[in-house]
Amino acid sequence: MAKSESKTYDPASVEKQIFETWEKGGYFRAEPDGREERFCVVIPPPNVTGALHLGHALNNTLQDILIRRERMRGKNTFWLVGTDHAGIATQATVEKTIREKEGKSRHDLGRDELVRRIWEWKEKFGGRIVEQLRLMGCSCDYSRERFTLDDMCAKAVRHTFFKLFRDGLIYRGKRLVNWDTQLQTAVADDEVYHETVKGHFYHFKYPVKNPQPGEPEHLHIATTRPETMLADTAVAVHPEPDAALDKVEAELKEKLSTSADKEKPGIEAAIEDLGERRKSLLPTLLKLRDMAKAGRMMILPLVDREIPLICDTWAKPELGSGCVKITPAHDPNDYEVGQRHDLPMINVLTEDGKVAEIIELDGSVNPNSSKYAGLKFNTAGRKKVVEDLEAAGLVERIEDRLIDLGHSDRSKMPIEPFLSDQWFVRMSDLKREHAAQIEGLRHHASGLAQMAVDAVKRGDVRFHPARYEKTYVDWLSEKRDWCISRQLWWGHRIPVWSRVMKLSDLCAQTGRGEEALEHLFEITPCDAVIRVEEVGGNRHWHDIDRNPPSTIGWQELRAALQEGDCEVRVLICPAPNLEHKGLEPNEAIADRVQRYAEEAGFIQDSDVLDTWFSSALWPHSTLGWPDAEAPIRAATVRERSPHDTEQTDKSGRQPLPDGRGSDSPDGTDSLLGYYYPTSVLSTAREIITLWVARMVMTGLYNIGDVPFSDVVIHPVIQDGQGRKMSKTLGNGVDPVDIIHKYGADALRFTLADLATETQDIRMPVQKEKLPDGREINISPKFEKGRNFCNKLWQASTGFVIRGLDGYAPTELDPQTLRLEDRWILSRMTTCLLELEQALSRYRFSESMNVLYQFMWNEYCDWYIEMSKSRLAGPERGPAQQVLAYVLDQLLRVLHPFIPFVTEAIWTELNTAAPNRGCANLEKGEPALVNAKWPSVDASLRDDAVESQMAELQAIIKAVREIRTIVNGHRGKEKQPTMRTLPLAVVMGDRDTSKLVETHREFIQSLAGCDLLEARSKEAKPAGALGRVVGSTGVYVPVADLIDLKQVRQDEEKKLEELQKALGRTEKQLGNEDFVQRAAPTVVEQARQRAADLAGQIETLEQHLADLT
RNA sequence: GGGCGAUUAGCUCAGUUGGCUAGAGCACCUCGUUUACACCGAGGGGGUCGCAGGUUCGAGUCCUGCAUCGCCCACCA
Repeated sequence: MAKSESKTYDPASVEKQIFETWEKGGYFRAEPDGREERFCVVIPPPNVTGALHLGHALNNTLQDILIRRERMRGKNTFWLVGTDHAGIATQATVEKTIREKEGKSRHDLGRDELVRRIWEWKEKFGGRIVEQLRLMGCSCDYSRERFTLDDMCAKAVRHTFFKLFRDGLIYRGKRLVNWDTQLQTAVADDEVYHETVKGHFYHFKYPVKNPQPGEPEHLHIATTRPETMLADTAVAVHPEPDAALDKVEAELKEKLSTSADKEKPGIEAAIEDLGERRKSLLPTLLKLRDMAKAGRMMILPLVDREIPLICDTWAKPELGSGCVKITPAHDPNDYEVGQRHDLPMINVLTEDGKVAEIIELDGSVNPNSSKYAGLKFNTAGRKKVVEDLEAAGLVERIEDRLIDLGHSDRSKMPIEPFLSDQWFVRMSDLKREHAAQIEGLRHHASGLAQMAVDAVKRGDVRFHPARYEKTYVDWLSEKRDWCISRQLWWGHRIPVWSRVMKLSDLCAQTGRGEEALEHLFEITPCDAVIRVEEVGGNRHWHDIDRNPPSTIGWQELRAALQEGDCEVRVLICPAPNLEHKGLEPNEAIADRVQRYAEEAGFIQDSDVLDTWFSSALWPHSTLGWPDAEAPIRAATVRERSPHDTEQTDKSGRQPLPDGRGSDSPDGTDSLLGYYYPTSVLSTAREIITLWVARMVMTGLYNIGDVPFSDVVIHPVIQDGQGRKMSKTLGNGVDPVDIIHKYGADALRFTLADLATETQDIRMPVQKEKLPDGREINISPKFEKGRNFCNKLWQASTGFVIRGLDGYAPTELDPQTLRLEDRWILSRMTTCLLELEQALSRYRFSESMNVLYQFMWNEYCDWYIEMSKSRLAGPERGPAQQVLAYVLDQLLRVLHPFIPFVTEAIWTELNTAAPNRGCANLEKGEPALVNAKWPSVDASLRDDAVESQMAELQAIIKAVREIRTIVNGHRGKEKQPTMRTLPLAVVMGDRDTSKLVETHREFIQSLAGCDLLEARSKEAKPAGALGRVVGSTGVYVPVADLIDLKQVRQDEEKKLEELQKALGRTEKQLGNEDFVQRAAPTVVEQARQRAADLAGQIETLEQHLADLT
């Protein structure tokens, strides 16, 4: 084997071909087969517009490690892969391309055309990220790829929406949302980030209408958004300002007593300020309170609207002037106030972010409206309002102020709170009788959020690390309703049709009137859910709350009509895919309802659902719900129309109303029945709330069981400065670049190695220029992975496999093997045990450490080195066999982490040594991907062997250390350095002498000495450097090799350190409390340590004596 | 404002129920191309574990406070 043959491991030359072999072999294909043991992971679907980034690479590495290991452990494994349609991001990407290339907006194209273009784009580019998963070696079942907008997911979305709507858990409301004026859509709270910007704090005066003697002529209010004053409909003061001040003061004093010193001055100042307010402000506030109670009005400047002065606790007497303007349509808190006081809501903002024409309550256009309408809301509009107020002498002062302003994640524009029609999922607790009617609320949960909280608290879902449970529980416990509508075109369109009509007309439709409407109302509640809402009012009529359900609350509607006619909106949500027997064949009821609705002038809601709505269903929608049998049948639609209850299918069971197949009695041959609930969900902590919580919720609601038992939260990778990796900063590392430079295994190794339980990990980033001129970001971190793979490759192919000539394995009794054989088998066993421990707790980094240490520092550094001389001699057979066996086991356990290189080596090992083992020989499986995971044979562990080997290693290390000292000094003296020392003397007890005699050759070659003497109880050699390990001394006579005086300083320094250490230990042992209270083993360790140190000191003192 | 995390060698990080003469990889220094590997081998230097108290026989580890950095959530007339 000439040197020129050896070359480094070249990942590029093997990875592609190996991946093809795996796919051709169908190893990743999942199929329910009745095996009890199964393991399923659903991938967090990456954004279909996206490319793989390092976070994906990390997350998918971890998932693949789990999946590959379980596959090798003989479980039926399924890693479900797919992508997310990512509403806003995808639509924005395609819109941008079209705008740039064709100069057209989405409005120019129209809804259908834009959606078609996005699909086109998705087909063309959407596969990229899945291709990149293949490059990484991810063992997903690519034949079952899903997409959150595919037919399967759409079906699940329709079913879920219908159920929630039917159960009264989805409602449509006028609510304040975060409005993105650029994208003209509502964005979720989670999609809003806050940024501090420079702004102003404006103090205005509002005139009191007809002030009485002794009453103030003006009220003082302050705002950071002056333009919203156009929409004010009240001014509030606190109902009990004196009591409120008392309460605040009491709280401050309480805080003062417990707070830290540095906070005290601030609190004291606040208390003082309260006292000041009590004097200067309180009388006015009390007066205002009385005025409010008397129903006094204010005149809103500029628009001359009469608005009431009201009492509400939202007005804080300790803040500002104690009065607050109320703008229900443009501020979330004011909205609440408006609800409490039944205040009118006046909207002055257009969808595209301009001041709207101001429509007063009586429906008339405000005569002053034209001055402002059309101005940009928060810029020109604001300026004009302030100017006009100034002209009217109503501006008291304007302060500079930093304002923390919400911005849209997507457009980076400031968010405007905007009153609009939105759809919500009710997360809060329901009235008991309502909750009891809803079968989807399991375990007697009071509401959706509570149900998901309970599941985690019961331990049905466990977080790793456990601390993240708190994030989940805290967030869900707020039970904030979930806004699920988005003003986009790309996504699942809300399956509700509606029409506005007079209540009187609606009531008149029963039994006559428009034909289509008549048809519509013949539909039973099972076929569609019909809901009637008063336009502009708070009344609504919902069939779910009515009994019997089929009446759609007609009685109530008629009763309401008696009080006076009004405009109502009728909403229809057709039941999805109901194929009723007895109706026209081949026409799903959903389509029929839809047709009737459209004929009757009903229009489908134009919004689409929040992307997270379909993501929330991911673990069960992708497995086939609702078509497949769910493990818990009760979870399915429970209400049925009267005319199909008597029908039963062949199995004698009643058919399910959605006509799902019922071939398998227990449903376990469907993907859903077999794989749900899945096993582990691995994700980043930022979506614990957005995604994990909602999956648990919908899983329980739809299926009746949690979607997974364990949630693994991995750290976030930052750059070297602790910043997030991002496109704008240009500090992102592209995993594909890393694969090209270092190989997929190196990428995976390094990422797994970094995956500790911390919350962030940093990765220093470097620029590198490629030959083609492209500049990429790399990180030296990946060298560790590359080096490891290369080391494994070199050791395996370059040494072990090449050394297997004439391999002829026999059944070996481990007890009869040589020390080093038994040692490596013992160490291997320990390694396997530690690996199991680490992996069972999702400690990926620890797993890597265990494997790294064993492969490199034990197998390569010691076992392989010790086998070299044996391979040339009569000991060849057992050495080959143990080498091959340990490599076999090592490849198996390394495979989930670094699948390519291990598979490549495996093939070669199979050729050179088809049968492997120790006591039992087994044929190596053809493919490692599917090979058996090693089982631990605890009998191979041998403490006595390990301690003997440890002594041997210590002796060798001692000689090496001395050799380095000698060569160091010879180097300085320009004398030739020595590969081997002439003589080493080991002085120990009889066992040590025997050990040394037995392994003389090893010691000589590994330590590097020509002669080795084992002596006992004889005089220490003179003129020698020595090291003491345990009770054994190792001496090398060096007087002829170097001038001993040269080493004096080093040895003195060493002596000093040892003496210090001994001092500490002796002090500890001198402490009676320690000896009595500490664990006996700890005391024994200390004694041992003291003895060791004393021995070492004695030896060093002897050197120093030699020098004089 | 509430919650969570981090602070250990020049850099990036381990350090399980307190027992440590505090570890690893990279970088650094010395020596070495003996036939698996220079993406290597042997050896070495480098740390009062952010700061201050406390509990304990014993603290990197537990408690309290402080400082700095970061993340999440809420709110700000």
